[in-house]
Amino acid sequence: MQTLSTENYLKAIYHASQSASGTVATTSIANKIGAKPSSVTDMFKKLSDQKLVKYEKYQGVSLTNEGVKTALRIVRKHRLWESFLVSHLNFNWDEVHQVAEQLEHIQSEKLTNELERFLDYPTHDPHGDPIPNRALFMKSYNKILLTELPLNKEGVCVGVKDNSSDFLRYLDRRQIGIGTPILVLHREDFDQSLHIQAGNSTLMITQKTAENIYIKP
Amino acid sequence: MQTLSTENYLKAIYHASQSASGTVATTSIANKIGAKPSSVTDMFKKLSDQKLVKYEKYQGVSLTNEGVKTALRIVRKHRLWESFLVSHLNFNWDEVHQVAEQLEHIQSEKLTNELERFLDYPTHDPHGDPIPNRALFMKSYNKILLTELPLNKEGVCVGVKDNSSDFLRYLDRRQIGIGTPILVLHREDFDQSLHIQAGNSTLMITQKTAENIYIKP
DNA sequence: AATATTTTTTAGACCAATCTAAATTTTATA
DNA sequence: TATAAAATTTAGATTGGTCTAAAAAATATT
Repeated sequence: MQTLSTENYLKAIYHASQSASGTVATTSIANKIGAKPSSVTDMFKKLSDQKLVKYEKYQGVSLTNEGVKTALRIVRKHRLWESFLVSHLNFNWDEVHQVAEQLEHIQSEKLTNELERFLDYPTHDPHGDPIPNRALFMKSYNKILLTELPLNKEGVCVGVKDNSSDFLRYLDRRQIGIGTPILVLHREDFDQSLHIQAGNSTLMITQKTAENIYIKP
Repeated sequence: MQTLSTENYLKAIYHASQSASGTVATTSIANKIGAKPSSVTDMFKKLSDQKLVKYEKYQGVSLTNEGVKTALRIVRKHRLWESFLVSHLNFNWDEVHQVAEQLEHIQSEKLTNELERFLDYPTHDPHGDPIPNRALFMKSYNKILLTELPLNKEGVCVGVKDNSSDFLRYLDRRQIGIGTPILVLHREDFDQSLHIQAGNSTLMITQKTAENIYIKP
């Protein structure tokens, strides 16, 4: 049985090891969690005692199989709740995170599985991230960054890399969301900005924006 | 901002002061919470510092106005979640309590209010207890105990006093639930047991059962 | 009313999770 | 490769919530 705190650490380690490969550094977790590195070291030891991470002094951590499972159970709940909030409780995709951070810790298998059934077994959350099923298996789209989409080849927005409210609201204002068809009309060599067609409207976006949007070609 | 623990104490004090009038004793809270009296005393002091209870050494506590409000906000969430679990997630009325105990601590006004809207502003939870509205106002039925229902006067089951799984499952087996019409056919002088008609079936129940069922005459 | 019992509080300790400050190890750089 | 800088760990303290054991107050009983 995990505590709130250990669950948060496991999730943070899981996400960190998704982006960077190899072991996860103390400071990177400290930043994510908002704690001092010394506290993180303490927690690494605890998780290591529980065999949820592999930890060697000064060498960072990596999740064990059991640690991955525990993390995925939390991710599963987080993404199911996010889906529920958007589909039934009028939340916008930029508002769900903070509440889902709380709901993901509720312990009840029946609750999780019934929620999944109620939502009709969704495979992706409102940000396009895949939802682990009951067996903790998930498959993500074969997706690329918008920066990598060739000129004049149609793609569909299937997710975002940056989940911050600021970015999501920015996309809302430009009417870009999950499912929006996108076509790159022109790529500016000078600053890598793009002229794109998103849905029915034509607009310009910066490189920074483009490298935070996932596309299924 | 309350902690999980202070919220549980406030709720326990609220419920205790509903049944007994006057102040609430240290031991009664200790029993409800499952903590030692000395811990309860400590917590009474903390809550008193926060002006959520009125506390005088050896005299027990009572909630302040602010304390009542805080408790009602938790009760509101608890009962809304119980309603949701039963109406949409296939939970039985004897299964909801443990999960609602966790969900009641989620902090998000928007979540609570949207859940209420989604459920179409229910006034009572699956056990017949009234749900405080957004303004924390609730009205309970004008209800009596089944022991007080006169012979051959029809009433409707509108709630239960004992919310334990054991009791609720017992009622399920006898097909008694919220809304079941009830008629007392005979009251046994010897042991106060009752012959009743519940819905379509006739059955015998003990005094102890009868004094845990609320009836609207 | 005096004494016994029960309830409540105090004092001191513990645990999980955190912190700061200092020490140590690793990594980068001159 | 020696040294400086950065990252990490250790040691010791703090906080919230809990505990046990002992003391104090309230209540019940003779």
